[in-house]
Amino acid sequence: MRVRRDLGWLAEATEPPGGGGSPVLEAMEMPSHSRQLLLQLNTQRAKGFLCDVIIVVQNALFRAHKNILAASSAYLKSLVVHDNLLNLDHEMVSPGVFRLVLDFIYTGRLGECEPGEPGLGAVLAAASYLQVPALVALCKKKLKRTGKYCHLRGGYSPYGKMARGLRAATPVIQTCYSGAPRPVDMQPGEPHNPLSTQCGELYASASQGTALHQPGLCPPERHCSPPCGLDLSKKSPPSPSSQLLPTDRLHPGDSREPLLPPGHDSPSGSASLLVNHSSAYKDPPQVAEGVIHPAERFRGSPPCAEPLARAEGRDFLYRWMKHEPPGSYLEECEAEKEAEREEKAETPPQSRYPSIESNELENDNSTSEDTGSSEGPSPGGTLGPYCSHLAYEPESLGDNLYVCIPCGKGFPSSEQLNAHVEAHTEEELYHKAASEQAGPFLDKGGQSLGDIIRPYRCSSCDKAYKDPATLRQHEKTHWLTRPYPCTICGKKFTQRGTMTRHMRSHLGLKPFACDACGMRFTRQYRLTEHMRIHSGEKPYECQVCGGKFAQQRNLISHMKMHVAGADGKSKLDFPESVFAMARLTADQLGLKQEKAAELLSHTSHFLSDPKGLESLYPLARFTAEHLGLSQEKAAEMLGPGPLLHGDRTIECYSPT
DNA sequence: CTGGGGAGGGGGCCC
DNA sequence: TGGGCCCCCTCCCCA
Repeated sequence: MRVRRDLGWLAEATEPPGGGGSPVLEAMEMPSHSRQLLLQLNTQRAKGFLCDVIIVVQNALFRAHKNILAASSAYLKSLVVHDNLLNLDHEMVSPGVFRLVLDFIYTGRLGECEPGEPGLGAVLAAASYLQVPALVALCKKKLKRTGKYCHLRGGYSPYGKMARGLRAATPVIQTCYSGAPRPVDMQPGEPHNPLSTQCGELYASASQGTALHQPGLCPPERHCSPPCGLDLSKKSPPSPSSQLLPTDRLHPGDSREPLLPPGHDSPSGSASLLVNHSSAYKDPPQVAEGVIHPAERFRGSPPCAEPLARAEGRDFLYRWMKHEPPGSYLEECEAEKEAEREEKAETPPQSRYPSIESNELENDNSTSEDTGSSEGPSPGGTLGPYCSHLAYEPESLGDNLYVCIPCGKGFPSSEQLNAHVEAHTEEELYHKAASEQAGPFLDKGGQSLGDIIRPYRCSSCDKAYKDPATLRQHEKTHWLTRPYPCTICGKKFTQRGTMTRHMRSHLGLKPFACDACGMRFTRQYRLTEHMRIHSGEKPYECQVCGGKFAQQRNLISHMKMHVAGADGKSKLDFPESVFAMARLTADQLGLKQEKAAELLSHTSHFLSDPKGLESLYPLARFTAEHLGLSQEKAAEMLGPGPLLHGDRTIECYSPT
C-alpha cells in the first residue's frame, strides 16, 4: 500500500498531459524486494561493509549497521544515536543470544537451537530487554506452540540441526597473521580485514586458553598467551560519546562462544559467557556443560575441557615448582601465567634490596640442602615460591637464625652467613662502592639519592624504579618473548596496555573526539595535543630562536635543525654546567640514566641528539630545585671526569 | 625539488 | 590497568 501511494506522484508525473497515448504507469510492487534488501544488508554485515557500529557483549564483538539496529529495536536506536560502540549488559544478554537476536534482525528468522545453543527463553528475555517486539512475539509464539520450554532449559533441542549452520558458516577471524588462510569470501586483492567475519562478530576468549592450548586445535602461533587477553569487560571511556574497547583476548579460532570449562574462572575476571548466561536465567548447570563441550566447538574433537583444565593445572603447577624459563610457545604461555601469579603475589623487590631473585632462591635452596637445613628440597629441585615466603617470615626461618641483612636470607651458622655474604656478587659491591664515591648526595647507609627515590633496580640493565610493579613491568622488556600478542595481526607487545591500544587501531576505535572539528583520536593525549591547534596554544618554545610549537615533537624536530648544520656538525655550544647537571641528574636521580650516559659519553652524539638537548634544561632545573643548588655550583662540585654509570665507567668529554 | 613546519598515528615505557 | 608522555615514522602543505 505504501509503495502504491508513494509511487502515485510518479505515475501522475509521467502521465502525458493529454491523458492518452502511452499506457499509464501503474504502481507495482516487487514482493521479494524487502527480502533481497535484507539479504544484501546481511551480506554486508558479514563482510563488515559499511558497518558503523560495534556491539560489545561481554567478550564478543558484533559489527552492524546503525540504521538496521535503530529500525529494529527502540533500545538499540537510543544507543546508536550517540555511540559507535555499544556495550550491552551481558547479565541481560549473552553473546550467543545476541548473535541470534542480531541474526533475526537481519534475516527475520530465528535460528533453531541445538544442544548448547541459548534457549528460546533466553532469546525471549534478550529480545524483551533489547526491545525487539517482533522477536518477542516470535519467541512467545514458538514457546506456546512447541511447549518444549523445559527441554530448552535442559539444553535439549527439539529442532535438530541448525538450519542456517551458524557454526559451519561462520569463519570469523580466519587469519591472525601471515600464513593463515584468508576468509573464503575475500578476493585475493582485497585488503585483508580480519574483522570481516561472516557474522560480523569477534569473540574474545575468556578461558585464557584452556582448550586453546591443545595441540591440533589451533596453530601454535595462535596460542595466545593467557595474560595477553584484552579485557572487554572493563573500563569505560572518558568521552561520553564513545566507549573504549577493553577486550579480553580475541579468540580467532571460533565464531561462537569462548570455550570455557565448567566453573573455569577467567584470570582476567571475565566470567564464562555461559556461566553468566545460566546464572542470569537460572538454567541448570548441564546447560552450560552442554554448551561448552569442546567436542562441539572444535574441529578434531578434542578431549573434554575439564580433564584438560586439570592437566593444564598440573602442568602449570609443575612448571611453577620447577621455575622453568619460557621455552616453547606453550611454555611461554605457562611462564606468563606464572608471571601473572607472581605479580599478584606481591613479590618483593629484586636484587639489591631485601629481596630474593628466583635464581637466588635456587642458590639459597642449594645452600640449605648443603647445610642440612631443616627445609627440605621441593619438587623440581627448588623451593620456588615457598622460599620467598620463608625469606619474609622471620618465624619461618626455622634454625636459620643468622640472617643476611641486605637480602633477608637466613642461615644456620655465622660461617655460612659469612660465606653467603662473600658470595654477594661483585657487581653489588661495585655498586655500593660507586654509591659511596658519589659524595655529597649519599646518606650514611651508602644509598644514593637516586637509590632512595628509585629503590627497585633491574638486575638486567640497571634501571631503577619507584615501585616493584614498575620494575616487573620493565623486566618484561628483557624477555626474549613478548608476552602479549595481538590476536589479529600477531604483533607482540611487552605490556598488555600497549597491546590493547594496538587493538584499538585494528578495530578503528577512536573514542576521543574533538568538540571543535569532530576529529577523533585513539588516545586522550592526542586529543589534548590536537586541541592546541584550535586554541592556538604553543607551549613548546625553542630555547635558541624562540620559535613556538604546539607539539613537543615538532620542537624536537625543529631543534634538529638548530643542532645539526648542513655538514652534519654541531652548530651550538653549551655550557659545561649543562653537562654537569645532566650527569648529576642521571647519576643521582636515576632520570634517563641510559640516555644521559649515552649522551654524555659522546659529545658529538649529545649535540646532535635533540632528545638530550631537550632534556638538559628540565633536568638542570629539576636538579636546582630539588637539591637547592645552582647549576654553576653543581658543575663546580662535579667537575670534569668519568661518569659512573651502573657498573661501567663512561668517559665524559667536555663540549669544548 | 627541497627544507621546514604541522599534524596523524603507532610503539615503548613509566607512573 | 589505563593514562600520560616520549619517541619515531610518515604524510601533507607551503615557501
